Amino acid sequence: MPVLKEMSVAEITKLLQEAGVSPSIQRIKILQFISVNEKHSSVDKIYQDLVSEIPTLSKTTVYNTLALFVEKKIINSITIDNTEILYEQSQKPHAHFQCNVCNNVIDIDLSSSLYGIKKIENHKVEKVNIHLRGICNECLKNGSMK
Amino acid sequence: MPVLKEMSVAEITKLLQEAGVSPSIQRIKILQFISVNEKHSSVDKIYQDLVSEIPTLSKTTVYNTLALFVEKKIINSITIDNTEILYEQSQKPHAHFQCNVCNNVIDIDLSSSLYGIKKIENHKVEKVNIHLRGICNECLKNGSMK
DNA sequence: ATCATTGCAAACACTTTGCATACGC
DNA sequence: GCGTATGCAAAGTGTTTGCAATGAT
Repeated sequence: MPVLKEMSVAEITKLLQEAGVSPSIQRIKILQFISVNEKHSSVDKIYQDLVSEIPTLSKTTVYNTLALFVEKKIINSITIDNTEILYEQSQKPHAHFQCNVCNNVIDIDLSSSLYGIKKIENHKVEKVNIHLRGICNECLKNGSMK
Repeated sequence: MPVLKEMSVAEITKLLQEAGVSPSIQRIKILQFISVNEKHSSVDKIYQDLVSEIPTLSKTTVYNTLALFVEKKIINSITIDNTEILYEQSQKPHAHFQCNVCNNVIDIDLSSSLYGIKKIENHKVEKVNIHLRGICNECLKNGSMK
């Protein structure tokens, strides 16, 4: 799991090949953008930045490439609240556990040092969001692995 | 911050009035659904459940009502990964801090008990997602409060 | 009569799909 | 030449907006 930090084209090419991904110019540039320019990259940022260099680039390719990279474990997707879909009652902060099999969301009580935290590394914390994924108790018992 | 647990229509009505929200039948039913039927409710679940009872109900009203409830702090919105927008390099798990002012996402290193956790309350943990929101260091200094 | 609430229809933003074209060994 | 990669256009999904109809006081 190499850390991508201002890697050269040669290094990125090698990394892609080792992951079993053929190193097209689109793939190299997209991975380079993520590793060098932006630690947190959106599809649109990547597209807007690279389309001047590769005028025929399409967003479809960006989507395809990112999905491929996630599948090959070259990058992770992270969840930041974009459009909000789920709602719950006001209650004390807690973690949400979502099962990969049944998709149910289960509240998890935690007494982590995160809770009630007001300040971290000089940033003012207003909301803590913790989201766990995995396989829930019930589904483990049923042996219904995805 | 009352906990809504199988509240009666009368209790919900009172709660809405205390929050300065006039208690229409739509609002009562939506809040009742969240409090009684579903701890984690999506717009669609709410709509599908209530449209049989209130045939003229529209999704717009569900959206409007939920936004109003969040604004009035009657409910919280929670973030579960829906469509993935941001991507980052593979690296050790960490928390993400997103600033309410500049929207930048900043990595937060934490040595919480959550990290490296493999099992919690008998659920198998495959992915830990922690998302903090607030105002970042830089924006606090600039005094550019939203 | 007035003001708030509702809800249809259209617009929107983001993502995925279908398929034809282009590329690389 | 054949299999893979790319990318346009269209469709799909979830949410928001504009505005007219309805409801309450």
